[in-house]
Amino acid sequence: MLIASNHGVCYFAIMKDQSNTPSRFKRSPCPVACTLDVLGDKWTLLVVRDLFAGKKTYGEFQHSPEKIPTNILADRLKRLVAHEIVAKEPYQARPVRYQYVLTEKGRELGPVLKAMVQWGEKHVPGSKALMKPAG
Amino acid sequence: MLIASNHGVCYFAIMKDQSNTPSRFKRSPCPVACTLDVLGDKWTLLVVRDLFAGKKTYGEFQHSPEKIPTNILADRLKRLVAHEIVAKEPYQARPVRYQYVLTEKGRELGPVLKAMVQWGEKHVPGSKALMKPAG
DNA sequence: TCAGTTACTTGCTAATTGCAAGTAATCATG
DNA sequence: CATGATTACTTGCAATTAGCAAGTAACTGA
Repeated sequence: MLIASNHGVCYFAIMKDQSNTPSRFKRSPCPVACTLDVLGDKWTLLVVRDLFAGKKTYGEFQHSPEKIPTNILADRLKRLVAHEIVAKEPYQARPVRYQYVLTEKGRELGPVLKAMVQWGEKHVPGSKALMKPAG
Repeated sequence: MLIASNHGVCYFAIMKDQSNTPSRFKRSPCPVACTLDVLGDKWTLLVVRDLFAGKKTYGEFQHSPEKIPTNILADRLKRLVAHEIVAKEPYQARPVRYQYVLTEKGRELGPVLKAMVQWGEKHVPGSKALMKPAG
């Protein structure tokens, strides 16, 4: 697996913005750094995992086994929506209830999650993907 | 990309330790959570990226474009060594100089990095993998 | 001898995390 | 109509972590 030769790794990186969009702050143009700027923390990808697993509501995320603190969950959902990885849409009126769904951009995080699942299962003792009841 | 059906996503997770090794603390047995416990932060995977790019010494990591603070670099190298993702070995005596190299476990993070490169290049404007001069 | 390099450590402040509790809107029951 | 439950959050605060600047130790080369 040669990251450098297949896709390049920023080596001589320059901080000037190469896009014409009003870009957010970036540490460097390296795609690994850029991706980590969005989801480089302990919780964000767990929310994305839950979305892949079919969870949709705030309460469902909250009750995942890792017990994410509610303020962090609210913050991460806000950030995921801001990054257009997740869309927030009402699924009923009175009372208004929202569900969170992955956008196409979000669904394309699948390979990242998949690679982490494979690495975790192979290298972290006691790590085991449990199937959903139906699976 | 169906994470749930291909590899499972912990859904009904139980916190008891399923391994017989003296396991480190885990938030859950989910492989995504376990992987994030090891490298779920802004800096760890950047060091791994540098190792994939051929960097070996403390100074080389330090001079990467993202300018990692030195105390965090020291901490992350220590953690990567503790997790046996990286090995620290002397490459010269007098003065003793150390180099850091990926173990097999570390090299198997390639697919995670590769997935992030692909996602970053596609979805983060201004994100661009720059080739090494020789590449 | 004296600046320079490598590989860190230390001190301190700022930002983020995580726990607990509180809030607001609405619904379901008696 | 009052009471309790549910959903989806927000707020306050202590503890942890990040990040900047500076310092240290062991050499090297001039």
